[in-house]
Amino acid sequence: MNNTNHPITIKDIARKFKCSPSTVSRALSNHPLINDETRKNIQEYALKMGYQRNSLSVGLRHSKSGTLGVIVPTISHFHETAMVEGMQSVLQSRGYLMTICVTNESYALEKEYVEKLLANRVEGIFLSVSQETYDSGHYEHLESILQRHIPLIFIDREYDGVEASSLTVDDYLGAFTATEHLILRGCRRIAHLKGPNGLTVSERRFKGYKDCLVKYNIPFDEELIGHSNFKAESAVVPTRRLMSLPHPPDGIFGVNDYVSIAAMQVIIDMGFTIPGQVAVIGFDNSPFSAYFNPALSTVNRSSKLIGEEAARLFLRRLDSNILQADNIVLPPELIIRASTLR
Amino acid sequence: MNNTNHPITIKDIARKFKCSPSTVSRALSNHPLINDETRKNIQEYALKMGYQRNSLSVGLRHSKSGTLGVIVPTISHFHETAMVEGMQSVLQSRGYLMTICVTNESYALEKEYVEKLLANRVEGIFLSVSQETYDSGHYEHLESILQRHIPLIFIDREYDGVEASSLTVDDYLGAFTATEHLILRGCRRIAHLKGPNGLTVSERRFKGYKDCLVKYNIPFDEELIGHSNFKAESAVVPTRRLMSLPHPPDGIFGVNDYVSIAAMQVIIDMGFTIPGQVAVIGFDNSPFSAYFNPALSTVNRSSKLIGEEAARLFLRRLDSNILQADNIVLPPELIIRASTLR
DNA sequence: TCTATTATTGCAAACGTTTGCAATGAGTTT
DNA sequence: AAACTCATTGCAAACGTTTGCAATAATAGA
Repeated sequence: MNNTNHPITIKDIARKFKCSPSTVSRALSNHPLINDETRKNIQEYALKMGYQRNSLSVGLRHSKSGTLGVIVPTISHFHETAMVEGMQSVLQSRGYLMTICVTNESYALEKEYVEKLLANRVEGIFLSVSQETYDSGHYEHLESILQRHIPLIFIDREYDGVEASSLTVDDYLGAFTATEHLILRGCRRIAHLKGPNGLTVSERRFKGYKDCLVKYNIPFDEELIGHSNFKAESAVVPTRRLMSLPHPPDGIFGVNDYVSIAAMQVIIDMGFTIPGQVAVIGFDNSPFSAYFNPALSTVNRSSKLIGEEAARLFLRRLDSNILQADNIVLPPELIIRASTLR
Repeated sequence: MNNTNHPITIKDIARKFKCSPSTVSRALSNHPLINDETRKNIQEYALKMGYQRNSLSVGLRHSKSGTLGVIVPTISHFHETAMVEGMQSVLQSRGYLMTICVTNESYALEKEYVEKLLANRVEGIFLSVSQETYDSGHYEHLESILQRHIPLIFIDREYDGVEASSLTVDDYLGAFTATEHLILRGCRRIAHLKGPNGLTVSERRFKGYKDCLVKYNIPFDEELIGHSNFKAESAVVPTRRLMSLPHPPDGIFGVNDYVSIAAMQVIIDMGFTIPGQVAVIGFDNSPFSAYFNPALSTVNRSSKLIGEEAARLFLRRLDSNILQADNIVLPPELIIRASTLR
């Protein structure tokens, strides 16, 4: 081990062995045209001195960095972290590092991060498009990724105008199924705690909910829609309003599990029974959802699997050099627990 | 915009303006000794062509990468993600990217990631030491970080033998306070759902619990210790056992919120009342804990704040060039909710 | 007109690695 | 002994940028 702050380089080793850097480079990368003994000596010495090849240099040479970029609106929820864990579990063995960027739904930040990742010569980008980007209609920053022939993979949220691979879960179907489940359990007055207006995820689930009502000839009632921002707290007031209606709902579909548990708490506090008087179903199958009282029915979108599959999509893209976009939609899975068992 | 896959370089611009790369470089970095008009022309052109300086190249030149490394055992829990978000929120404005590595408590992976991050010339490393590393007693990989004069900041879990800054929450105190709270609420037979044996976090909380019992002259009873792996599911069987004892506990301190909610579910299912017959308190103040039924008392360790403070520690370290380690211990905060209100 | 000053630019090396090609030397063949 | 093959190594350029120093040109001063 050297104990300067300057890491040992290939040149240092070359000097030591009175050979050229090329030889050292080849010895270290097991080039066949190198003398076995030379190779052995060099490798041993390199190991002893704690040699580490400089990735920046290698990256510069090859215009590659061994790094992948992940851009997501947030990582504070179970869903995103599970996705990231899924990706890591697949990509770790291939030696990739992952750079994670949180946009907070901001277009400006998303653009900035894309540029920075490109400047860093990442070898692929996993992107969950921010809401502001949808709203702004801008996608030049995404095109510039494709122009450089860097694999772009949409996770969770895609951008229709852009020809890239994507891996999503069918939100619409999930919402439809959840609503249908409530109906089949006898609910006739079904409320929905919706996500932020305009956000694609919210709207898709909202549509799934509405279309399902139509299918079963249940009139849609604007009064039964509550507005949340995905956080538990934001569901409290809307739920209280819903349950204070002259005809309170007998079923509630929450846009995610956080919103749904907050709703359950309010409902119970107000003296209603779950699922007796009101059935509640959420979305995400968060790890806490099974331990509520009553346990929360929900829709599983196998977050970790999305991450794993996205990673595999990327690897396949690399190996086969296929440029054609691959759009995979995973089916959601209904998880039935006590909160709807009636 | 050029539409080749080869990004435009400083040389391309130089060719276009029939000047040297040096001039372009200086123009783009607002060097004072450059003609105003030249600068303007070059900057405009660069912008128009979507020029992006190659970070690898710059990094190579300066042996810096504009990237920070974060190594954590897992990111699947609220605590870790909130920390990461905290860091991002502080570091984003300074232009740093963050590379995140998940070790799964493996020493081998931790070592590998450290090496890779060093090879990538990260400018700082935030590390939450893996359990295997503690057990193995190895810390050469950590020393090699310091040797290179790269700021190393322990988050959440530090390693005593290594002279580096750290930012932790006082687990012992948190556990002590939680236990004390139960005692003050009249609990006399207090069980503890412990984390994995040998894991520092588990043992510290365990010790806080035990020492508190001693202080209040409550005999420690091995029988009242249940074993979990931090996950909700793992608490089910131990809790069932506890509540089936001839003298079941009248208070339970769970090593984290997941474990505690699972315990609550079991307790309620078995027909006990919370907090009437059993009071329950958790640890972490996870976002779902407030919405349980009853709402879970817990210990807040302001995860996001840890991340923010860790980031600021890093920045201070950079600005002042102080090498002396800075060990900050944040106080935990008792959050009292319905599950212990009796 | 000649020198001194200033403003602007270019040269070239450096960061650490990789790699096509040429060069070396030893051994083999005829 | 000459020509050849083969194994091993070195040379040098390249990746894209930065920067100390030298060079140039233009301007001012004497």
